[in-house]
Amino acid sequence: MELIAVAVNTPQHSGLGDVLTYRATSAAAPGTLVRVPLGRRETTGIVWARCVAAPPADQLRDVIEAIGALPALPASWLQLVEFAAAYYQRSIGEVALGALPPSLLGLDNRQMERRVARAAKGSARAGHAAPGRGDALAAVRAAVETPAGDPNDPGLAQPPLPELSAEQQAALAALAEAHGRPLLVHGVTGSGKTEIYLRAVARALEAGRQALMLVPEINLTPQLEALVAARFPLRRVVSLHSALGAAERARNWLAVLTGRAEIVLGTRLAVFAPLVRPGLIVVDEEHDPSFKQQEGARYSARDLAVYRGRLEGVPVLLGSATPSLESWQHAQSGRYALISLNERVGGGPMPRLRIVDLRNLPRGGTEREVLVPALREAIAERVGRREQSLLLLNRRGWAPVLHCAACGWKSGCAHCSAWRVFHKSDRTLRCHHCGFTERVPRACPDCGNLDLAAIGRGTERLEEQLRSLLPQARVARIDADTTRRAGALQAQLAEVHAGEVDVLVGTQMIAKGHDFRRVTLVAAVNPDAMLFSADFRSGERLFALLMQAAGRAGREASQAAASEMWLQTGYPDHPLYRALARHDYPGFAMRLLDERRTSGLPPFMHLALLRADAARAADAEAFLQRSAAAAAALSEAAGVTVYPPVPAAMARIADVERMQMLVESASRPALQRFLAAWAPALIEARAATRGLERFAVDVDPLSF
DNA sequence: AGCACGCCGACT
DNA sequence: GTCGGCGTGCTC
Repeated sequence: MELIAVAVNTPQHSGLGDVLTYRATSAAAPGTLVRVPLGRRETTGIVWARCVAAPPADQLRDVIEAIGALPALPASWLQLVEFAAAYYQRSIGEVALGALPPSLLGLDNRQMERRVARAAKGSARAGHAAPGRGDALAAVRAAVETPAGDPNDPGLAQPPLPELSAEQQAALAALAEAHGRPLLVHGVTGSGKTEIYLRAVARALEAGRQALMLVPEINLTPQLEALVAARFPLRRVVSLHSALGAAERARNWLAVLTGRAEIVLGTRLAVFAPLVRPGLIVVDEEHDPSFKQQEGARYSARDLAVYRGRLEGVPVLLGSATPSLESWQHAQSGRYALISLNERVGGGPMPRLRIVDLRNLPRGGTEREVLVPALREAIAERVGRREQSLLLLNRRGWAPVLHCAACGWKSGCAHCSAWRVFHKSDRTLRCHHCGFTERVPRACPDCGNLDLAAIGRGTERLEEQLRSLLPQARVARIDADTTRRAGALQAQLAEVHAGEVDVLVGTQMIAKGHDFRRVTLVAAVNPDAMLFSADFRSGERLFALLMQAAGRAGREASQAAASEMWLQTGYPDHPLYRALARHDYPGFAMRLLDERRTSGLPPFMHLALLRADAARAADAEAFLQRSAAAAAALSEAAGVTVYPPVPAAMARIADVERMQMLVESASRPALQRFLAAWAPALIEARAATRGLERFAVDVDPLSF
């Protein structure tokens, strides 16, 4: 009889130790899946590579069976999971089992055998190509199969590669010489970051290794997949993200673990891809907040990617036009290598920034005109020239709130501390936080006044106003409402690419990554809304969004010179806009870093949030108070500050009151030691607090 | 978190 | 008389 440690999916606060001990007839290698009894049920666990304090022998139960049909997960994968669990204060089992495709978790060994065999056969049938790659791949394969030159030339297995600029060559040299340091590639849209990624991927593949590429959003994977498939027509590319069907996700994951997949593309969950021969990790748009998981184990896929790179001894490439201040600071301090790409490949300049001072304009009626006359003219000119314009407004719906001038009623949500948004298309008031939807009332529900005013403007209204301002233009809108159906976004983007749209209105969804070739004007209609947000990262975010939006214009070098980015603002001299006009990210970042240093914020201070949810705010607060009292008694609390409980930025969502408590330390290890020592007290505080629905520790929160 | 057991209201 | 509401407690 052997004793083995098994990670099972129990939450941290269950009071169970992370890894449980079972008896087995024979030892199983760490990383092997096993079926084990747990209470009255049977569950899947993972054999863990360490001894734990075992309970008395009479409490131990036997492993039901080892899932030998699945190759054991690599030792470095176990280490990554163990680090993530410890760092983000979750149980090992939750992180480990949560990183596996759900459809593989219920299987016994026999069923797993069939799944593994089917996945292997499936990939053999598909040959080198992954299914569903689309036309780009077909075109390249056709080109490869009917080469124009010498068919025996092995070079024809690859399409011709673009020439590298001097800056790109320098970046690749820097990557080769990074010696274990992550390489931050800072470059504006069109500066050729992607080409650097592809060259680095090629190197990893030539060395017989797998490459992992992370992107912030599912929306961006098809585009990248087509690009990668076109570049590497003979390599097997798979994607991993939550929008895949259960079967495809499991098949792709198995392809990674069995080593058949050579290039793995995915969203944040792909940072846990079970690579068996890792050779490179790329994090594109590394500043993007989507890399931080916002529920369950609240991990940062970008930070884990950096950790994983060091763990596996594999180069890590972080890319962005507007790096996170965390990464930028690491680059300044020399912890990361840095390469800046200052030229757009093909030589086109970045679009010229035109800042429109709204203060000098007369107000039109009760509200300002939606677009200043000069901007309207500029768009009209482009419509005439068959060029496209892109209007960014980061707010969907028709109006963010309705207001009764007679009694002061506003369209609040009954379940959240938020306004309900007026959507004209279906005449509803919708809460964007809990989904609570009602038909828009004809009259004020409180006083019966028939004249309800719409305050502010969303994309729906902007679209409508544009149609009347520019009757000759074909106007389209892309936001979460128009792209709800599967494939709707791709279909709408295709219309834009086909030139069937003159003016595109949209939320930040349209600012990200899409390669619009005919856009020569981008306008931010109301960027000031984000300028004075309470969130300490709002400046950084706004700069990134505007920079990204600017990058949509003039991607065709021939049009670049005529391309413009317009900003309508009441604060034309704001340093953020001034820096943007100079395309000066480094200057802007230096300024923000100074502010962060003096105000004691990341990356100079390390934060964690203890969040608590309850039906009544008092219960959530009581839990936090108990936790604070326990923290005060800990010797590990030296060098750590615990602030009093406060309501969350969104204090109530779906009838749940949300409170939180900030913990900070100038030392990351000190914060980590404190959190680890604090964890048992949180479980006790939870047991002592009736009415508490849940709590969570959020390490390195994006906002508070 | 599951998944039990355990005691009180409206129905096959 | 049971079906089932979710409160409390346990899982190597």
